[in-house]
Amino acid sequence: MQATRDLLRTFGLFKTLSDSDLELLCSKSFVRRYERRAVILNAGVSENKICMLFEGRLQGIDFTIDGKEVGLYFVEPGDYCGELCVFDSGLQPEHVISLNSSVVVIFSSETMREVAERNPTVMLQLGNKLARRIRQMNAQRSLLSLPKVSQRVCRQLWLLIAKTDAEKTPDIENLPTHMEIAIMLNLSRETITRVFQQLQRKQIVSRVGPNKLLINQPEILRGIAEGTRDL
Amino acid sequence: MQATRDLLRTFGLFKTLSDSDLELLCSKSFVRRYERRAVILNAGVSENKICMLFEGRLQGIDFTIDGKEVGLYFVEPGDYCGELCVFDSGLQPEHVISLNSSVVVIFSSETMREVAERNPTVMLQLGNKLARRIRQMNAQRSLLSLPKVSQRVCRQLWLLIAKTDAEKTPDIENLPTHMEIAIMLNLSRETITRVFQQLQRKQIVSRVGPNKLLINQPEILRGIAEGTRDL
DNA sequence: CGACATTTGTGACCGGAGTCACTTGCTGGA
DNA sequence: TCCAGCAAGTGACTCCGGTCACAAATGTCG
Repeated sequence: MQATRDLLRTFGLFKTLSDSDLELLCSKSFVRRYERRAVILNAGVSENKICMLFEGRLQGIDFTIDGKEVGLYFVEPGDYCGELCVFDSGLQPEHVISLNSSVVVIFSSETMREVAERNPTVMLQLGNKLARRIRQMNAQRSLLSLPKVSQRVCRQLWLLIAKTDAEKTPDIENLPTHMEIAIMLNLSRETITRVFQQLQRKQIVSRVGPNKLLINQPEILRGIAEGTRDL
Repeated sequence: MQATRDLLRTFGLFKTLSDSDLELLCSKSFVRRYERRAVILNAGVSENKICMLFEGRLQGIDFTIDGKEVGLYFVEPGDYCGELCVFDSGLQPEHVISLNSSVVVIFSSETMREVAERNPTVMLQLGNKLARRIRQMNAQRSLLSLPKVSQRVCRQLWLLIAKTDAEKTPDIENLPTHMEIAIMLNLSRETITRVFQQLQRKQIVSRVGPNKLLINQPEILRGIAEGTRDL
């Protein structure tokens, strides 16, 4: 199934495109629904795909030499992955999987390159995406060096909070599982559970439904994340 | 002091440039010698500089919120840093310092952008550099998840070995200090020293002079790095 | 609605790496 | 050549997070 123009316009990357370019993208697109735990992109192969996420949440995953899962990043709706291969036509460096049922719009790297060559703003945005990704990886790297486990967990939660209306109680929709968070932070699943227990016991956060975390006291969560207060 | 054409031609990024572009780059370049521990680029400011390393070794460094040093990458001769700002004109994300006396050729981002706009191969190579950097950060991230300290250290050493003639005994020139390696791996300086002691005691590696490490048994070092053998 | 799978939660135990306080060795500058 | 500063080396101790083996809770599918 192909994407519609309205669907494509929800992506920031395509906002400035002409109708003819959008039409081309529609005609060469694939819309796919992936079940939870499905593999969107495989590491180590020439995937040559760019995947725009419409709905759900994805996770970029690598493996150590001894087969241990390493979480690299999450992909939020509106964002995309697979952009490295547009530039260097290289192998896909990491696996990308769906953390829950997700709707993804897929293009080949050739298609994206063709549109980018005609639209410098798209090329620039793709380059900026690589730059953003490096900045995000720097931030994640710094997070990994925090000595206190509770601080690391709270900071990761802080980074997962949706950017919404300032008056609304912040929350995290599509909360990843404890295991999915653990591999981001080089911690064990049990350690994440213990921090969550403390946060919930103190009513700093609370679970609402299966995948939603309400941040009752965002200023306290942020304080712990920044190391200015203890859990 | 400005760079000469011969100096600039030693950089792979400039190999394909016309004489006139090289001449322009020469005229807008600065060659600087930095003493050990000097700051080449400051984080958090709009540096708008690209720095090509001719001699020495640099390290990209970030800080956690609580002021702890985090090592991100090393820069080898022939390589460069500061390339993010060419794309997104953003703030420089990390500090770059010289680990020992280093000679650096500096250009403004504008100059580099101007030359890149005229030379698609330069623009492509800069984009590829971002892609390479992401791949390198993935590898470093994976390294951080290795459970065994000795494996992490050996793998870092393995990555630092110069790519040379296969017959020659491999070595590491410009070996970073124990502290400089420790901040790359989230380990304490004492822990690095202990692994080095074991490696030297078993004659797997040996120090030659102040900054050189000879890899006497590369197949054993690699085995430890890959987790197929113990230290 | 029940069975099964997955996720969360819990407690006990242990070991390895950090920390601290030093000592020793090396390098560079006066 | 000497001395100060920096880097490497060492030993003892502590504690925190991983591991393991479970139980409980939740979610999904037939």
